[in-house]
Amino acid sequence: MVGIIEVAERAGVSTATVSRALNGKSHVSARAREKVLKAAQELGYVASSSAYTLATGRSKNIGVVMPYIDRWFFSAVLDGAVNALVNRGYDVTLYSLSGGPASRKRVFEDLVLRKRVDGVLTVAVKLSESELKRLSELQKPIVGIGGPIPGARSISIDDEGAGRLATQHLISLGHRKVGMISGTPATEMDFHQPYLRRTGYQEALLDANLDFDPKWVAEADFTVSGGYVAAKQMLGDPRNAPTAIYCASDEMGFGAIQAARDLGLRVPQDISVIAMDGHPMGEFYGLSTIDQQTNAQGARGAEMLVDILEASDDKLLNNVEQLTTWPIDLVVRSSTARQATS
Amino acid sequence: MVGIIEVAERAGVSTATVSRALNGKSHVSARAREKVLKAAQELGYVASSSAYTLATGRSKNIGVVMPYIDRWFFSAVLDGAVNALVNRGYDVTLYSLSGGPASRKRVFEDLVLRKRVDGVLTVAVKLSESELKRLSELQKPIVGIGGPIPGARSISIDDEGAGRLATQHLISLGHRKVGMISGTPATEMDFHQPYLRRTGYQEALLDANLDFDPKWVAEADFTVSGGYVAAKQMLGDPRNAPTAIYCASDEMGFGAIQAARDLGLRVPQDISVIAMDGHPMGEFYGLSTIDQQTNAQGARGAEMLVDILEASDDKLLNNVEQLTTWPIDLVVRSSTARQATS
DNA sequence: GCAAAGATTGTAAAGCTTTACAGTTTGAGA
DNA sequence: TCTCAAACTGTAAAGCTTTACAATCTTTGC
Repeated sequence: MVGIIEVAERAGVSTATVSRALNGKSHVSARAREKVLKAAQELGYVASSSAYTLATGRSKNIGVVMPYIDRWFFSAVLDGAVNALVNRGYDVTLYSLSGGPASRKRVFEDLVLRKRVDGVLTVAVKLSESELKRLSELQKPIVGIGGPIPGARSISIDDEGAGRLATQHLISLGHRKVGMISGTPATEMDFHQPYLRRTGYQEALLDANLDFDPKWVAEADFTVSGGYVAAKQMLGDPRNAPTAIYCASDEMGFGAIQAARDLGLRVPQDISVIAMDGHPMGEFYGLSTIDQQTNAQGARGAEMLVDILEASDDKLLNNVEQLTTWPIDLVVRSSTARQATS
Repeated sequence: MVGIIEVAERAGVSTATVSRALNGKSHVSARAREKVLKAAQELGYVASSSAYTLATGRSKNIGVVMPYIDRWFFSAVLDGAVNALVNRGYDVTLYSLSGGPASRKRVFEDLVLRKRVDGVLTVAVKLSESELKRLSELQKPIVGIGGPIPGARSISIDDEGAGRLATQHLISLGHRKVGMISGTPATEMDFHQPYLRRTGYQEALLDANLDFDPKWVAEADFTVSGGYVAAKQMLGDPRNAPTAIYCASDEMGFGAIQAARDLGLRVPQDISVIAMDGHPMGEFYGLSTIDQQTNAQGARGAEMLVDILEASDDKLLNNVEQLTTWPIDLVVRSSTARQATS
């Protein structure tokens, strides 16, 4: 195995000079630098990352912690983060929390104590007191996506505002009977997105002085078929069906559209559907939605983390709580329209 | 920072004994082991992974290399692999190849030379000669998912057989005019899955002595809307439309079903659609498919890799080329039916 | 009770890099 | 030509663990 010593010998300099030259530090003459670069190139030398980490205390590796990997939202955030980080020269080590609390504990112990990562990016994960304490004791910066994190930077959309905006869109189209398909308690993530979205929905109804019928709020599990079942139930009642529905996720929106069709209702002529997230299949199904640019959120979170890491220590201490509210876009497609005058 | 020395002092033994006790090695008395465990627990000690790696040459870290992260197939494989690996005590570092050839080169240099990973799991990635050479020089085992890898173990479904099976299913239902929506050249992955699936389709037609009309093969980009456009074109021709379609991905199948409906064709009464992969939304849309258990493939690939790593060196040398053909399941749902007698 | 084998323990080296510090070279100005 | 500062270079320590080898203790068979 070729190490720094071989490179130093070949270049006719000391290992210190090799290290300095390869890391782009100053205090190396142009001639020495060139010789080192040439020798390293010829030998195909790359510094061992474990020795580098041991010597410097930096691993050039970011831990990304998320509750799920194979759900669209999370894989999109991950994709954005990985691409941003590779550009900045960082690796990504992935930790899933789907293994339950024991595995969760192990993740945090390992992550932090073994000095595997320079920083942590969490996605829709609320850290416990002790987890936060551990991380801050060891000076590992954190950036959170999907909700505020005490004492750290984070990015989150205004879920309540999103629920309100979606509902207002429906109201502005003349709808007076507006339903919602929200999450079940089991789908409440760490930051209660489903709850917040529903709160926004109710506020919008209140602001517009509209009736609120508990039958118009259904719970579903964020899947297409969950949305289908809930929507069919709600729309199938001939006595009191809403004319518009807001779904707390695009997948549920797909299901709702299908349910409406199966009931013989035309979308959007008979029933309007709006959902949220910005799922790539939304365009195909013509689903109006609140887009939250998931991929870009991941990229931005990663950038923030690296900025903290590479800032001077002054700034690092400045790593106070700070919540960036991520902008959302109302994307109006063909699933929402003015209510038919009846 | 608490290191092994602090633990040794607290337990009243040497660092060697601490190391042996914590790593479950033999040659440690029960009493010593207990003292060490207690001290480590009290101090919250976890060994530094970089020092561990430097000393042992093992990183307990697997590199997963894939061309995309946010597409369903890949995130499902990844999820399976991450869960399997965490159970075996390995971390996962994720490398995306979507950054182009320069970034690809850097990935492999870093991956291997910096000794970041103990082994590599590739998903639908064909390694070049030199990449393979590099990995084998450094004794880094590889396992590939999605196609054969010379000199290494790999897992792959029989794409040709899958295409044949799907087509035979349609033929067995009495269909005589069977179309296919295949991939565009741009979607040809490293192992030519779209091409192989189409070959299987054509063979099945040949075996059954059925006509093959080039108009019945369309190309699409593996997305829902791509499948929609292709299917609408094919089914819209009143002179010569097929009565059944095989789509090379479930997403395209969703699009095809929608296209049929928009043309006023009933699925499956007027037109049968079968696709493949096993996308979770397939059940909802009632899409018949060839399921390839994506998640389990990722898990199995990871297991194979760890088995190689933890086997004796004898067996490691045994790491010859070996292609595991992954079983596929025909899942018949409501999108395929016997052709209406005309 | 003693010798020998076996189990346990400790010392110190190895693993590879970065970097503080000390030493050397170079060049400019006097 | 000489002095001094600035730029460069090298030596060696530090970073933390594992493990070979040597040393010590325990146990067993006679």
